[in-house]
Amino acid sequence: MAVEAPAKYVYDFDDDDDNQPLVFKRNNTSSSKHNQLNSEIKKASSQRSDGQSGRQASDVRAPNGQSSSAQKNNTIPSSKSPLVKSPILSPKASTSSAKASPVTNLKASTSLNDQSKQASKQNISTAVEEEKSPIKGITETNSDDDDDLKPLSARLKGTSNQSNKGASNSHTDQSQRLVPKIEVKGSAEDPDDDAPLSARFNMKSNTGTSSSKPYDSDEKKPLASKIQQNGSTMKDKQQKSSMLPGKRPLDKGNSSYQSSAKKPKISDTPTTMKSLQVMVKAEKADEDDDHIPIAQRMKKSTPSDSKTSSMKQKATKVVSSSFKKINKKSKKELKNSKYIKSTKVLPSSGDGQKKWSTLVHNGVIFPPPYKPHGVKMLYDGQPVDLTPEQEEVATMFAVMKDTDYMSKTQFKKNFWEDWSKLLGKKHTIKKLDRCDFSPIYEWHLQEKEKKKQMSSEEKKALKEDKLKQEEKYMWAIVDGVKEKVGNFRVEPPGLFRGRGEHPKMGKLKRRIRPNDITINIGKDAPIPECPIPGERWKDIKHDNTVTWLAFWNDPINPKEFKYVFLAASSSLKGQSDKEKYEKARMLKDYIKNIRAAYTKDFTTKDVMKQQIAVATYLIDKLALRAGNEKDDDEADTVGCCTLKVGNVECIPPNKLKFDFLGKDSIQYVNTVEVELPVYKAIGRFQTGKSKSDDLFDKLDTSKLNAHLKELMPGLTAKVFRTYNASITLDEMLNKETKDGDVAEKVVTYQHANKEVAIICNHQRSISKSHSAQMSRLTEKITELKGDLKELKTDLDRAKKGKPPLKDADGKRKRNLAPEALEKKIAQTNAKIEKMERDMQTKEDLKTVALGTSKINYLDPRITVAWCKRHEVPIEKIFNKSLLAKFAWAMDVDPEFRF
DNA sequence: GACGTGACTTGATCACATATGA
DNA sequence: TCATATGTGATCAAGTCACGTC
Repeated sequence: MAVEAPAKYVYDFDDDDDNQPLVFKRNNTSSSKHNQLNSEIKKASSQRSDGQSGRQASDVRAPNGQSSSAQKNNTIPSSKSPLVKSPILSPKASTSSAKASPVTNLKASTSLNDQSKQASKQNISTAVEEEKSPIKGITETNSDDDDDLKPLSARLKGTSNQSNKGASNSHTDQSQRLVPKIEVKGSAEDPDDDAPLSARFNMKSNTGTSSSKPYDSDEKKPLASKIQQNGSTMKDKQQKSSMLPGKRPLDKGNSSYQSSAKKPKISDTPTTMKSLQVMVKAEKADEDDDHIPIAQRMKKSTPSDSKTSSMKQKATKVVSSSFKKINKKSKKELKNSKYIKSTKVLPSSGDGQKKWSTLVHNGVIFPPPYKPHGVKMLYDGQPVDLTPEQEEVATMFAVMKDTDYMSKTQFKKNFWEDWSKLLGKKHTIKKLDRCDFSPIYEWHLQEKEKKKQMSSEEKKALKEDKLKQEEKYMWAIVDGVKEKVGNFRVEPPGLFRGRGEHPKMGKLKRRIRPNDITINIGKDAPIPECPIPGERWKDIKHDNTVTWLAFWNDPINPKEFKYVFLAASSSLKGQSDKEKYEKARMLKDYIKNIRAAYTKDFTTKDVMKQQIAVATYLIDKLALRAGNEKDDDEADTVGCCTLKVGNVECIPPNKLKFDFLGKDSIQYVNTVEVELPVYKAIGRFQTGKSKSDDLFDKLDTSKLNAHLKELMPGLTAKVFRTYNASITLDEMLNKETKDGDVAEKVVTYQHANKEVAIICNHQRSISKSHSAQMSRLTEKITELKGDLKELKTDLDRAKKGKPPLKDADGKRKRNLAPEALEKKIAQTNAKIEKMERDMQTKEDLKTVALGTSKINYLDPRITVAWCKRHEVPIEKIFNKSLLAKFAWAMDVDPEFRF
């Protein structure tokens, strides 16, 4: 290979661098354990009017046919199941597929729900009454008259500004961020006391382009709206360092089946789902009644497929009690059907509680071994020989040429430390800055191009081949139900891409091998065949109190783990999702008292109590994360409890400016007006400290969460984020949805979604082509406006009986009637309007990520119910995977409110 | 109570697929 | 038909929080 001068891709890295009890106390909160919480949640939810507490998705199916509900009563379906639509389909979709129109479905659903509505309402009031005064020591006051119960709404005014990520973002970018403004709502009465801060603030962008025009005029916006084992040399070392830490296995004495008689010979191990079925059946047959999956026992308590909708509703309501009623009939049913689909909600989810009874899966799939390409990199301009191991790591580095990591000294330092170990002391390569990886990078580009140039048939064949190889790893059978596995692929080796200024970025993430991996599987299930001949799993466990199928120690941080879990659409995940939202809904009943209590503590003499009060206030009002302590070998980011003095600036008379790096090193910049006692308290916490000192020096997340649990069972800091996000969506949708077509309603939804994303500070980097796209749109609009002008002239002339003027090229235009011209003008106007609206949306959302909140914070029942009420096809809001993830929420009552 | 471990959720980003428009 | 925009799923890093141990 020709030697090139190392002109461009050369590194200059030098490896030489080297008082009183808490007011909130409750009677019996000494142990607010999960069980207690679960029962509280169940109680609360059963008292609410969602019309589906504890309910599983009926026969609502995700379009991919993979949601667990879709598998109900099925034998194991093929992964290529036909798409089946949800019952709240778009009219378009339903006309092609079903007899009943979606409207019909909606209506039916509504009337059905209407029946239960009244009862539900009664239930709500009962629930509220029962839960109204959960906090001991807080006297119920007339909320409307008590300023304390309106900690912010009545007194705040401010501007906030959430800025862009990391130091890499320009100041300009920051100034262009959406900047919510928080304002006072003047009303003395505050019927929205349950609402989050945002519901009462007026958050506006301080940049003209950022605020969406259609909404700016609305002063009554809800909350948001206003605010290796890599070769033998490392083997021993790694085995030592990756020894399984003292886990809490259920069956300690039986941890390793690797050498036990139970381990089948490789040839005996089932490798297809078909064989999995057989094994599950065998497993089931051996079980006595107690071991029948509760999900299946539940199955028996709900009528079969032929049940009417109303029966489904009834079944829904008795789900929790049905957990207890295990009846023999279910066992019979179980035996009679191959794979009885569980109802959507699994029985237990508390820590240490049984999560499954039988679990069968095929383990994990490993990335293919490294194939050396033989392209020689250059050292001092000369090609150098590398072993395949050395070349592999060099290639990992070379392909990152175009990334920001290449400008980071830490990245290169860490890479060199690890790579030089692989090279050995006698290797020609002594310094990274004399290396030229260009040839490998060029090779990489060529490979990419080759791949791109493949015909669609070739691509398809490759895809099918991959699917064939992976098929058996994609599914697990949990309590007899086929469920999708999430991340069944073992992470390939690479260079660690820590975010922000992560001290370990660039370190080699070595290849994970079978003996790094611990498998968790049902006791009677066959142990998955190790896919690499001659190797074996590290350990086999049968722990049914956890949901992971496999784990290995993170090679970058060996004390941490990488888990293989079921996919988001699985029943287990759905169950915990639902519990999360129920907990957040429960907070709604407590929030008034919690706010009153922390407001009183702003001025208490006990500094720790003061700090707890102020921190809770910030978490509630600004949706800050809790902020756990971090080690030195992690990126230097903070949350509420770990805020430094220098992260908060007091701006008289009562504004606070927050500026810190949060999760993922995303910058949070926000100036907000706060209540005077909060402002003063922050000032006191800062006094006598340096900028790098902890603002809340008497506080950490465990103290804070322990305190929160005294206020509400199961309450932790993160519940506030879910609560604020969901209630904001609920209120905005309710207030802002107007009559109009579906497109307009979808815009309303997006707007609400955007406000939530702003509250949660969900950012995304501006797309590289953003400015080009904007200029293109501007050009088009200008062009259309020109056309419009011409059309108007032509219309004037046509009305006077004159022919149209010639066009820009001097050609004669068609002589059109005034009516035709008027029609054209209207069409052009509509086009311009649409383009301007698109442009506005694009600008508004250029740094806001909507997806995260939709996936993690917004109770899907709010969305589904809203879609039902306003006849918006759910597919307009949820994509295929969200439909599968939220299958449990699809049969919600249209009148559901968060 | 501090600390470490373990299990889970949350989150930004990237590559690829699909839609859209010239 | 091709180029570009947009949507989607996968990936894996980085959080939260419960619990065990000392």
